[in-house]
Amino acid sequence: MKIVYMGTPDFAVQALELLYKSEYEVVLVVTQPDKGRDRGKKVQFPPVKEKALELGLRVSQPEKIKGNEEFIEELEKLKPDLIIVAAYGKLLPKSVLEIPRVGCINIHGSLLPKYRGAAPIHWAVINGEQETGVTIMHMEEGLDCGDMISKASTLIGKKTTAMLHEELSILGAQLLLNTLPGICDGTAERVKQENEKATYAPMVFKKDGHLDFTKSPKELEQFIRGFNSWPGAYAILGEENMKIWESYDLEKENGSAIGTITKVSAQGIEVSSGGGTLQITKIQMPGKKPMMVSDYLKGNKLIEGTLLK
RNA sequence: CGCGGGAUGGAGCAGCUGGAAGCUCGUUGGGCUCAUAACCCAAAGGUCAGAGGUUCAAAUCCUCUUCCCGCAA
Repeated sequence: MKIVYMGTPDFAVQALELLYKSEYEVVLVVTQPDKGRDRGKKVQFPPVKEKALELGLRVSQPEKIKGNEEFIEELEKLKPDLIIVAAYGKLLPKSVLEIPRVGCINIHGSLLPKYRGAAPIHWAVINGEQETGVTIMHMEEGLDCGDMISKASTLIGKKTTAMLHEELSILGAQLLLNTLPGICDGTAERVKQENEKATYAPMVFKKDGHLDFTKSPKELEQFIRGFNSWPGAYAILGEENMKIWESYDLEKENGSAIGTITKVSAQGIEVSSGGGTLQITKIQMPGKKPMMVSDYLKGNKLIEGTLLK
């Protein structure tokens, strides 16, 4: 089996590595172009490129695919049996989807048809879902709408997006390897997605992390967990951005104005929010590392009554 | 060479207009107490990131290096 692997971030690294160790032959790794300078220094390679180079695999980084005749020809010449896509970052045109003999399959970080799109894990956490998972599916034109082949799920509980990212990348890689034999010999089942149940999980950006304290403590806690570790939730304290890494819903009434710091202790910072009290326990100030509030207070002061915006 | 913050005892910080290294917390020992994460007393613990330079004297000024982080991408 000749396989072309397409993926970009950390989420896609695990599957590449497992594939490499398996009996399948990875003939080409396609990933996004290198990013701009990292804090003014060196260029950053996408994680998948790093891994591919380490494994000695051929890497291709087309700027765009649609209409890129040169790249599509290159793919056709390889005559891959299968293309596997994991968080590549761009939609593939029909001309590419039709190249491999067996087809194109995708590892997606949600239990489809829920959370189609770029940030399925983030939104599952933010929305307070009980569980999430990975789905292996056939690719069709359109966003994450192809027939499903297999799924694996996990409980969310109090896990952060970062934790689920790692967990699901491993789960997805294992599921892929378990599912591949059936895909190759055509015995794998195909289940149509119930389109009317589909939801969309758009990309999240740094500016989306600004906390809105009119929301309930429960929603805020989920939001903060969903934005951990990237892009990070934050509130504005004075003139500075205070990034918030961990919080709890105290399930306690709070009569103060929304956003007011009502109590400061080694346990955390209590903030009045929609219908209750949120306790912030781990924060990060600009230029500093993330730290527990108890550590922050050893050398800094926080006055009760201050307003977070 | 995108902009900027930072590196000081275990932790978080102050000191940085140069002249004997400090605060809060923690740790250890002791005391008080029915008791305590509370209080009181005492002690240990730092080559001030590294390398050069200026100076009678550098954590503090100048140069270079390494590492951490925020913003922008």
